[in-house]
Amino acid sequence: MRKFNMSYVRRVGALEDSFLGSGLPYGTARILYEIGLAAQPISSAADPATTVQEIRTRLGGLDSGYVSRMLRTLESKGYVATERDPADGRRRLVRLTEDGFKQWDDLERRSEEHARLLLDPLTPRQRDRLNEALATADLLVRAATITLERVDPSDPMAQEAMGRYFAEIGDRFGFTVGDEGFGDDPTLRPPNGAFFIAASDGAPVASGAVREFDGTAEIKRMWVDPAWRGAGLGARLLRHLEAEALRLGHRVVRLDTRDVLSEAIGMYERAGYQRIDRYNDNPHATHFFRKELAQA
Amino acid sequence: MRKFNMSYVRRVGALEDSFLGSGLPYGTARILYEIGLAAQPISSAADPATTVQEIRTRLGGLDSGYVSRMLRTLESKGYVATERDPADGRRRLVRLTEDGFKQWDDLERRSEEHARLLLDPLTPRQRDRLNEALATADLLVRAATITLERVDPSDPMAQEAMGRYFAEIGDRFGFTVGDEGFGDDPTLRPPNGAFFIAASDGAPVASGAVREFDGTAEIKRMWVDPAWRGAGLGARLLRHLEAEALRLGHRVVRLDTRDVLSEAIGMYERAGYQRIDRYNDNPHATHFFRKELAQA
DNA sequence: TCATATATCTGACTTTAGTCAGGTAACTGC
DNA sequence: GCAGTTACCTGACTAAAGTCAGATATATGA
Repeated sequence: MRKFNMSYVRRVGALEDSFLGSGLPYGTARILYEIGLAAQPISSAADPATTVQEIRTRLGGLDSGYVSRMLRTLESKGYVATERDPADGRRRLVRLTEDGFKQWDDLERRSEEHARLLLDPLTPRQRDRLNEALATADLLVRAATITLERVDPSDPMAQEAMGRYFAEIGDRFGFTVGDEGFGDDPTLRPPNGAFFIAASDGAPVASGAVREFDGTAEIKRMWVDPAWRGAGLGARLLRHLEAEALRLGHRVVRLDTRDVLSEAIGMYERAGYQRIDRYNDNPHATHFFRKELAQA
Repeated sequence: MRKFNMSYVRRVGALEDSFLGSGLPYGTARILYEIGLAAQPISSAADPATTVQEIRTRLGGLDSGYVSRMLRTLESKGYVATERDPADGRRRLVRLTEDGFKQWDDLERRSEEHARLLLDPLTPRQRDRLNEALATADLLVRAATITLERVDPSDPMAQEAMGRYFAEIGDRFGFTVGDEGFGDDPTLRPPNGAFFIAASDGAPVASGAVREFDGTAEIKRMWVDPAWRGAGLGARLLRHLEAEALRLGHRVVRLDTRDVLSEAIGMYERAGYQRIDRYNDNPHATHFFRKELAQA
């Protein structure tokens, strides 16, 4: 890995330096790029404007003054426009101007061109192999750098995760859950419960919670972003939740799920969960599991 | 690829920032590392000392003043020692001191540790997949960034390549070639010939030449570093040599090789070469080939 | 032997990248 | 409605990274 870093950065990293070539220093170009990305209709939420904060967290917690200054630069060059967020006057909405989009496309084009040039000497087969290798490496590195954090269930990230969780359940099972129905379950908070979020680049990609139920621990709200399934994230989260259950003083964990979620059921079984009889009155659940935790 | 760069650098690139953690700024640490690398008995030529120039080219053509200053810093910290090169008084030999080696090992250790930490959340199987993917990507990127250049046969790189070529032939076929026997073949020079070197990180990894022989073009000195075989480098070099033959006004290329070199023979056949009768009196050759070049 | 080229060094300079310590206006919870 | 937070901004600062224009000593070719 280290070897790869050295050699890759020396070759291709220098390439990304041409990230500039646009007359913009690297940091500034990065911000421009990030603003443009947010406007791209890739994710479901394709709002052409972002907040300053969003940019900061997506770029890994840059200093607010630093970002502010760079935004000022971009603004003075006419690449971005800012305005007060009507929803919260402290925030500023940032969006690319027409010129900014031109710059953004330019960055893309230049970068594309550079990649093409680099790959030119390779045969098509080699190129395919390289792309595949990079895609694999990317997924795994992303998976490895996911952070697991306990948050309050009312935290915006938690809300987003639960929103998607319920939306998906609704989609798959043909019912809708009231928008506000999951907002504030106090059992998922300390001292007797906990809610965890797995985040990548500041966006939630998985969630899960433990709470007390009927004298044992119960796992709730297990959800993994569809794009991230199969990366071992669920199992990792599960281990984390079990450790938390142990910490909360429980020796037994139970959970319910639904027959249609066969991947989840497989995961629970692989993790040592045993099928048991119905232990609650959840109308959506069809399968019930239980596991005895080993002492740490 | 661009996607990978963005995401990888954001995660792991920041990792390599800890390349410092040693109190040395990144640039300086890079130089220390490079000097240490040169001393490592990885390559056949494991001279504990390098020249300033070597460092500069290996790091991609840094400014000489910049490097000089960093060397001064390293020297003042007691990590490197320099001396006049007895072979050429303009040059300076640079080597790590004992303390310098300690620092170098520290960098290695720290970097290793960091990689371990990063990979920790992955399952062993995932880790293996990642390593494999990175190794593949590394090889291909290296292959893609090789430079093909015409040099004079007396150029040190050319000399090194031919030296290894003859050494290998000698090894494999049980005879030795006089050290000075290949030094100066004027037929491999313009106007009627050309010698090409494929280099990676300033080290020759493949060589090949065209010359005129008996009214047609002849390819000579085809050699690919054993570590690089199978990466399509030979075929690429061959295409290049054919283009050069064409440029020199030839329509036909011939070459000889030896039965034991089955990979080479396969490559020539795949490239459209046809077996012909002996056309010269090279005692080491057993196979003879010919190809008619298409107009560009 | 002399003109020219090469390898390195020194000094003066610029641009990036980033940190830190406040400041201001807007929101939030009690 | 007010204390405390939050989101963003400004100014002052630093260190790193790199560029450029000579200077110096050594080698090389005619």
